[in-house]
Amino acid sequence: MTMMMHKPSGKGKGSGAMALRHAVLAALLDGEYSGYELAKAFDVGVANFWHAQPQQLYAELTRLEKDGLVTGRQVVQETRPTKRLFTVTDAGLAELQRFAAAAAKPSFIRDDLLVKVQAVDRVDAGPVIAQLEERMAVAAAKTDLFTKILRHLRGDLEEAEFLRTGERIGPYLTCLRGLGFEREHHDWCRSTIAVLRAREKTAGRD
Amino acid sequence: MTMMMHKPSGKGKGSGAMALRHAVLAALLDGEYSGYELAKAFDVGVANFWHAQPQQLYAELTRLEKDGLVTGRQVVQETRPTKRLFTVTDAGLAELQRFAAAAAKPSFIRDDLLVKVQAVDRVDAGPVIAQLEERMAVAAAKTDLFTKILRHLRGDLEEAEFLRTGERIGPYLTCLRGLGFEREHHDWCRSTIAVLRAREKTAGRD
DNA sequence: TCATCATAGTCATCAATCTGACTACTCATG
DNA sequence: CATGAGTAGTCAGATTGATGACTATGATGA
Repeated sequence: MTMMMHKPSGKGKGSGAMALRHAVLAALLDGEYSGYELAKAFDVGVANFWHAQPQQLYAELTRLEKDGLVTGRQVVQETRPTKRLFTVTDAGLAELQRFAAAAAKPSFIRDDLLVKVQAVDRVDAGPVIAQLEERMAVAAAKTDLFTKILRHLRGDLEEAEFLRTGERIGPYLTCLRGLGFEREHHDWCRSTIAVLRAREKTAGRD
Repeated sequence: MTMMMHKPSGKGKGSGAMALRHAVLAALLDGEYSGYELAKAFDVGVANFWHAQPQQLYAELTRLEKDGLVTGRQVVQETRPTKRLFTVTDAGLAELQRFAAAAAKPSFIRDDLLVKVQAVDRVDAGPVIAQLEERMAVAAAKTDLFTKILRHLRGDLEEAEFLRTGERIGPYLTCLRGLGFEREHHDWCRSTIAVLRAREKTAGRD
């Protein structure tokens, strides 16, 4: 029976998930960016919800322009190399709208360091503790950075007031998520280090 | 000059990151699992730090066995299909040790839903709110699940006591991270929904 | 002056992950 | 006795993401 055999997956490649694509579109809502500038944005604010290498961004911007979702505008500079600034088009906004309305796949942590902690009873705890400390420092730095970004985004207003009346709160809300994540991460690192340290001292005994 | 040209990247494929591989090894430390059982474990406990489809696990287990990092043991069952149970070998443990000592790459959130929230000022907020609600419910369910898993892992002991003297605390520590993550995620969803709802009511006014 | 950094970007390729479609057997349910 | 759910696993392929190597130029600094 089996009504169909070797049907070559009629899904098409223009409609599916295409992860980076929407992250770039969303980041580009804040203004005109060149690939280079966008790469830097992806290292600070946007990093709360996505991360990508510059090369990926350049490639994605090219594809987005080809599909008419962004437009590029050449800017010749005297002292620096010529750059191309990109803006989201109406089609791009429509695509983003479509994406926002579609079901999101569940999120999950995916972290090398957690894999190491999972195995910490059976491998040397020393290096794991060292990496937890490094991670804790990074998380502390990010917490500071996000706090500053939030302050900058809301300007003079108090948070509650800004969230009620601000014009662009999307970046603020995602940054809040980033802040919460880093704080939680930092706390977990601290208490995990404490646990592992305490056990190292009593190793051999018992 | 440029000392070297088109050198074909002497990195080799046996030594690099190979992400899934170590997650599987770490998960397999808890005992013998078949691919099928491991797939279920990856949907509950292990999901705190990694996620994978069953097909990926089968493929990875095959590779791991080929590389001598796990051994498979065929178990013929009367009533069910024959399965293969896998255990980590000494070489596997050594590999895990090597991995645990190597530098971890920084972790980051990568979440469709955050992309949507980033764009929420420019697209219809309705569907985004609906997805935040769904996500909040999932997070609440996971919080419950992790709380139960933690209780089960520590048995009769209190947490502090278990963390001091327990034999296998790796899974407990990663589960704590998962719990913190889900709680934080849940809270963020709740307050984000509240902000967006309040703004929807006053939309048009002002 | 020579080296390095910052800007701005391209190309090619590899590795990792995800998806859909299969096989095969048993058990319970209607 | 057909239907569907659960157990156990395989195969092929497409999509996504990450990496290394490269080209240019102007400014900064030892």
